[in-house]
Amino acid sequence: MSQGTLIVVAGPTASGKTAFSIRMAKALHTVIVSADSRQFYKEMQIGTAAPTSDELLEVKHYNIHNISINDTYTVADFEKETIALLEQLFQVHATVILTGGSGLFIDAVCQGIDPMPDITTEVRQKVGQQYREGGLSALQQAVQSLDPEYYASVDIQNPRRLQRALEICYQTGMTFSSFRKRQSEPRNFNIIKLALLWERDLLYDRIDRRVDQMMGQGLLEEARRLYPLRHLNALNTVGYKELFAFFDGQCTLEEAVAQIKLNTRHYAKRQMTWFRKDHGYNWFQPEAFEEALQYVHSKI
RNA sequence: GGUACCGUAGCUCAGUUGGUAGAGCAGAGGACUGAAAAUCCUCGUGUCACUGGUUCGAUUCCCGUCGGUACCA
Repeated sequence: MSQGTLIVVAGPTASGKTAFSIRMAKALHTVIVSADSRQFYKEMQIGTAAPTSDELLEVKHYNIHNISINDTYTVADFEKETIALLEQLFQVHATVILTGGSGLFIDAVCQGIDPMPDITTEVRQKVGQQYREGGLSALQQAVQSLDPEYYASVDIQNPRRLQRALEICYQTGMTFSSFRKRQSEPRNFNIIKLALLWERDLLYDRIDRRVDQMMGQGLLEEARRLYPLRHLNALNTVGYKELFAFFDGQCTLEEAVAQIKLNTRHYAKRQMTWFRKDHGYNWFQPEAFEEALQYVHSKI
């Protein structure tokens, strides 16, 4: 079994992960695996700031534009496929780069995710209906009686968390807690974690500029093409949902663009919260590439 | 020039029948194992435009000043 090294390049949106990773991949003569929860959708290109076709030619990328927004694709699928992929890549590369802004997806690759049964559409719909009819309190009561252990620790204001727990309860007749082992899956590769560090104001400026760039590249047209599919989960995404609101007449185009910038900043903030709490990350200024490379070499 | 209304948190505004004030947004911090670019939680002291008056006490009432808006000339 190969004992390769996975180099994680994380950071908030618009922090320059793509360029940084390409440089790193070239220096190490290897490839890039994306850990981004939107860039794998082939229908969404401009709004997800996926690598450009030129960039894709520079370095071989995986997990980019390989899924359709019509597919249901979860973190668990992502973890399974990416681990299998890494297995292959480490046959030929001593190091592989994992780049992305989705903390949950990165963690799934690095630590694994507890195996859980699939949820049928019937169960999913049942839970959805329960929420629609009974509201948050109905979910809270159900979780409290079906899985008191989870109820005691979960954020009971968060309908998503409660719904997920109920889905598992209904699907299996067992508690959600009983599946949540939260044990790290041993991986047969080493992991080095890097994150890109920006001063908040500068990052926000970059976000604003990048949104303008996206509009210049035809984000409006891309969104208009996808508008008929707007109810798909994959399209509940910054850069698209705001333009859908404009198409619906809920705001002006100018307001929609401003909202994209704002929501992107909020997203970046949440990403930083996620990465900050993981003390395994080593933070580097984007211009400190050589320093980062040196650090990587010292760890391999 | 006259009249009316407005001037309160970074922004939009609410409010105090006189006892020094609070929402939304922004911003900050946080949570988060199959919808995660999703979803959710926490955090609000500011010369209540300025000056003087009435009052035990004024951001609140009154006079004036300045700024804004509207209408009339």
